[in-house]
Parts: sequence; C-alpha cells; structure tokens
Amino acid sequence: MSIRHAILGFLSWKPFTGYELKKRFADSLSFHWSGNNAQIYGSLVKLHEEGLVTIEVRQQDKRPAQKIYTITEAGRRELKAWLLAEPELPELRNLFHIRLAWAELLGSRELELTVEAYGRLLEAQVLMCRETRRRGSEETPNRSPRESFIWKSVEDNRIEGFERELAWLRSLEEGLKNFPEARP
Amino acid sequence: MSIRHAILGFLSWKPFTGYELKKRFADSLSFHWSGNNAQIYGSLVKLHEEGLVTIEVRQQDKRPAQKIYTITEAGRRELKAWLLAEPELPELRNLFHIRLAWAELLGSRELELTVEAYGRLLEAQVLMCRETRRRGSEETPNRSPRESFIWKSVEDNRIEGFERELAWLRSLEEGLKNFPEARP
DNA sequence: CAAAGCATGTAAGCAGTTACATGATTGT
DNA sequence: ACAATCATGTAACTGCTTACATGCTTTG
Repeated sequence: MSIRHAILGFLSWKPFTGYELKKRFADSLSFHWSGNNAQIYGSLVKLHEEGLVTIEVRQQDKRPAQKIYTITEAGRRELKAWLLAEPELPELRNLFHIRLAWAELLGSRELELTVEAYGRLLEAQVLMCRETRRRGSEETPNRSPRESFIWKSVEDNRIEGFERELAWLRSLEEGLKNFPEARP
Repeated sequence: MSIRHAILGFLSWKPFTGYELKKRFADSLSFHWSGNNAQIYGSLVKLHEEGLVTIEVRQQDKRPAQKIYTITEAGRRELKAWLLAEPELPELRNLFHIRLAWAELLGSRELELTVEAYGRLLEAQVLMCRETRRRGSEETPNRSPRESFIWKSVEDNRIEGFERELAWLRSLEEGLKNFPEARP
C-alpha cells in the first residue's frame, strides 16, 4: 500500500492530470517513486474503477487532450483512513552494508576503494538534498505554519540521515586502518 | 541486483541447502529479505542454470532428501565482481514521512496519536536490534578481527539509525506543541 | 495430540521499472 | 536541426510476497 494513496494525497490539494502527477513524483526526492508513467496511469485507472477519483477530459488545440482527475468523497475517506492507519517502520535496504558482510573476500586496498566510492556517493547526495531544500524554501506555496514546519523537519531529517551515514563511514575508514592487510 | 548475490555470498562460506539459506535470511535483520522460500528456491534454480552453483542430492532416512548447493569458480567470480561494483545509495522509503505530507488533513490530536504510534514502533525496533546485537556477540563464529569489526560497525549503524529517527521524532513532537490546533 | 521443525516446491499476484509508441509544439 | 515539453498509453519484465501443497519426525 502505496503510490495510490500518495496520488490521492496530491489530488486532495487540487485536480491534476496524470502528466502533472508524474512530474510531482519525479521532482520530489522524499517520494522515492521514480515518477514512471506506467504505474501512475495504471493506478489512476484503478482509482477510477473504485470510484475514488473522477475523470474530466479537456480538449486543447495545439496540445493533446488532458484527462483531469478529481478526488471524490470516497477518495477523501480512503485517504484519511490511510493517514490514520497504524504506521510502518521505515524500509531501508542498504546494499553496501550487505556487501560489507563479505568484505573478507577483498584485499585492504580493494575494500578501501569501494568505501571511498560509497563515500563520494553519499557526499553528492548530501549536496543534492541541501540544494533541493534551499530551492524548495523559495518556491514554497501557501502552506500553514504547521505544515511548513513539518515539511522542513522531514527534509532536515533526510539530510541528517545521509550525513550520519557519512560520519559512520568515516569512522569505519579510520577503524579499518587498524587492520593493515587481512589476507597477506 | 539482489538476493542472488547474497546467496552466493553465503555459499562462499560453505555449501548450504535451500532450507538453511532460508533460515539465514530469516534470522539476519540487516538482510531485509524476508527469507521466503519461493524466491530462494527460484534463485537457486537460476543460479544452477547459469553454472554459478552445483547441486548434490543427499538422501536421508527419516528426513526429506536435501539438495546441497556449492558455489563454483564462476560463482566466485560473479560474487567478487559484485563486491567490486559501483556502490549504490541506500534505498529508504519511509511511508510515515510521506504521510506527514498530508498532516494538514488531521487534527492536532489525531496527528499526535500517529506520531506516538510511530514512536512506539521505533522504540520496539531499537530494543530488538540491541537484543540481536547482544545475542549475536555470544554466538560469533570464527571471524577475523577485521570481519568482526566490520560486522559490529554495521550493526551499530543500524541501531544508531533508528535511534536518530526516534530523537528526530521527539523533536518533532516538541515542535508541534507550538501549533495548538491547525483547523479549529 | 498438537505444534514446530525438516525439506522440498508451485501458483497467483503486487509493486515497480524500462523501454517502446505516437504526434504536435516550442525552445536552443 | 535537434532536443525538450506536453500528453497519453502499452508490453514485457524483475523482484518480492503470500499462500498453498506434501509428508515425515521430533518436541511440548
């Protein structure tokens, strides 16, 4: 349970076309969904079948026709039920950590290199998140104070998470210096 | 790319049956795979077709026959290539954070309640991780010092991650007290 | 006597991805 | 001229999950 609710969430703000929703998903980092249209268009069809959204087709000249989706009362109920449902733990799968389980198969130098590569990735990610946060605060829409506070918290949390991972990696690097060469 | 490599990783230690692998996956928290046999048995069939493992059938009396899987040289090469491949960012999908995007649809009290529920989840998870770490250090197999150090680091990292999330949640709770009731 | 463990597997389905297909319009 | 944007959609695939099926043995 899944992207359907996030779509309903967006539609609770105002009606959107599939294309616009796709962009929303693609733009927002915290939303981890890649914004691929196959899934979004498919979900919209299902949401419509279930009566959670309505469709209005608008013809345009010089542009393809749009399908504008609007949330229904049943959709709002479904959305609210989701918001009140029992929270789930964050799912985190860190393939790098899993790979470390077999670090013994690597020489010290090889291990060092992958650790550094992971570090560079994390650094880039932290920079990107910071940039997104900076730009996001300029184009903030009309949000209530509470809403703004929450969004900022979540964004900060994301950055802190990556920063913490990076700090952890640095300490790992330091620690590894005490094991000069595992397989001589 | 995926559980196949983790299976090869386990097999690099020693031969295993599908059933034993299933238990390995189910036991280890950091491995996020649920240890469901459909996937493991299926992967083993494929790994065999690709020549990355060999199968030996051992008949037992009073027990079903076992299929013992052994990694091949090609399998070891594949495993090593994976270990040296470009690292990936951790995938984290936190549905609770996403839900917070629509917190405006909830009253202060409702929001408080879900935040508390998420906090209880996190607390339980931290306790469970600590317990796993404690018990794990007792039954540690014959690992090199470097390997032990790495495993401990990864486990600590996991716990710190949940603790950080919990600390963040507490600060969020504090902050929310400044917005007594968004929709009066 | 029931439940858990040993040991294999299959079937059905969900969530999500990549890549393809069409076709006009606008920007570099 | 080429690429990007607007706007819809389909097909094929991967990875993973739940649930089912079988059948014998050990433990509580």
